[in-house]
Amino acid sequence: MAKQGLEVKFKFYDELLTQCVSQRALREGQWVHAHMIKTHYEPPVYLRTRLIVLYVKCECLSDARYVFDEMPERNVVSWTAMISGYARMGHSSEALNLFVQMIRSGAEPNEFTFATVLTCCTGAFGFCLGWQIHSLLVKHPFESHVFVGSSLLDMYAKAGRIQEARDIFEALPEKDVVSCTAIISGYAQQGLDEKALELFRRLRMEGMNFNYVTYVGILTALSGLAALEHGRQVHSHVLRLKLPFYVVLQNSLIDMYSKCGNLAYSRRIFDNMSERTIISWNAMLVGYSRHGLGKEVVELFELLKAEITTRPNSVTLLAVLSGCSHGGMEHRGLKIFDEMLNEEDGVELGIEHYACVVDLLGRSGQVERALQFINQMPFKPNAAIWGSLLGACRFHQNTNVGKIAGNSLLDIEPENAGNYVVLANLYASAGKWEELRRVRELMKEKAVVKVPGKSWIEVEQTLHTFHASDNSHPRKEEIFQKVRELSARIKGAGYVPDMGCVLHDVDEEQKEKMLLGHSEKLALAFGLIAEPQGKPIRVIKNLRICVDCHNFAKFVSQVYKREVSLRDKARFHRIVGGKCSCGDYW
DNA sequence: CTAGGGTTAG
Repeated sequence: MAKQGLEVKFKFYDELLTQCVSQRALREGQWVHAHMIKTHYEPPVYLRTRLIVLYVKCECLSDARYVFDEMPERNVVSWTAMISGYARMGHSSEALNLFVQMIRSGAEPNEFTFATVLTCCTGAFGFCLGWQIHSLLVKHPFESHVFVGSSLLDMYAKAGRIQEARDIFEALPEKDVVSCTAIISGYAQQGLDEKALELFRRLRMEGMNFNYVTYVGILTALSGLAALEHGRQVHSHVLRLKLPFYVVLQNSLIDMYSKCGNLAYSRRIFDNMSERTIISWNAMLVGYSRHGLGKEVVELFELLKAEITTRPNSVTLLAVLSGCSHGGMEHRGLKIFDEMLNEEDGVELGIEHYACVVDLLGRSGQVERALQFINQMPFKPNAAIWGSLLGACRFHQNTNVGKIAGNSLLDIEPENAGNYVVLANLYASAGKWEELRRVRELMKEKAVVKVPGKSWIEVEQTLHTFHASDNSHPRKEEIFQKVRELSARIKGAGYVPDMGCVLHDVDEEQKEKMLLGHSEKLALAFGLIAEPQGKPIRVIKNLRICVDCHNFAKFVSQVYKREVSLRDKARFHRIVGGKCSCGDYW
């Protein structure tokens, strides 16, 4: 009789808690919980599990953990709910810890557990564990489960093992939006933008229905490619879908237009947003910064500071400082840094922010002060810091400090060929031939060309890619012919090839030939052939633009009266009438 | 009862 009464009571609690869970009613749930404690009966496992689920969904992790720890025995659901609680709050190591405990306790994880725990396996350590979890998985029939499979392939993709991710994807017996999005975004996040685009098109042809997360992924790929025409097409497609308002998607669109060179579109989207996150602001600020629009950066930053609901974060400050630097507003940037340094609850300053200050000081010609600043800052200088100082020394022709910066840089990154080029440029322009010879030898000895330079241009929604001295393009003869024609004509206007940009030991004639083969020039020449009169030429390069190619483009813009927009790894160079928006400092 | 994919910076 008493036992039956208890069961009825528990059934009643169960119904109450189920309602609380579905309505995320934390207060009511807590009340039920308190009532249960007061009755002094031992609640069964399923009731305790419900409580954990409720607390996890309401993000009360400590309450959930309390109930979990008090359980006399645990079922898979309580383990999984608890792990998922840590996972969704971003506490990956706690989630992984709990999973290990679960295995040790002899509990059998199910497909829910695996799908959850694999999302925590990022980073080097996480991947180590994830790899072991994968081998554990093979014993269960879960590997080809869509949820587990997409979580698993995402883990491999984020670890940079994209081929393994692809294999898991292909092996899935059923593919859905999420697994497709995971692999497409995986390619995009690894910078394999063309692969992402190719797969996206194939899956779409096969009839897959994508959602807004997939579009975010594909926009990332299009941003990387700076494929403006493609991007506009995806945008109009997204509009036709009449999706509800998703901030993340809008943020992606802002970034895509800015990386494709169309800031006006970015701003229009930004202005029309009904709600913005800090990422929306950052994307817009970075856009202005990338285009060298210092004034716009500072104006927008002032608007942001007037907002009460959105606080700047470390990325914001990075965008603002580098915006001041790219926009030639050194004093303003230094002032903002000092303000942040003194602000009580300001953003936390990292070494990247200090690198921006080195850049600001260097640009304004205060190379010695920059060196002093480096020696006093609370971080051990890294390659970015020395690289920035070296760049400043090259621009301001300071060989003394340049030597210090260059040698420190070569100590840290002896394999990076680009570093030798900048140092050699400095020595060459200062006439230090002995030092120049030494740098060349060092480079031959130690440098490894990790990322080959390439440039591309989008013409009528097709991307044309060029490597140095590339002769794979079907219209290569025409292109080489055009480059020679350009060179001859701009020489008449004063262009002198910058042989300092060639570090190979070859004769002068050979050097000039190598310079003319640079991928930027090939893409530029092709643009002039293939694009209609008057249309700006938009060239994209995967690395920093070379000094000679920059100069070459300036002369072409002047002699041919053509706007040239060049996006390199760091920023845009908008070149009109022989002048570049970067002010020749980059 | 418990589950997977997403945006800025470097």
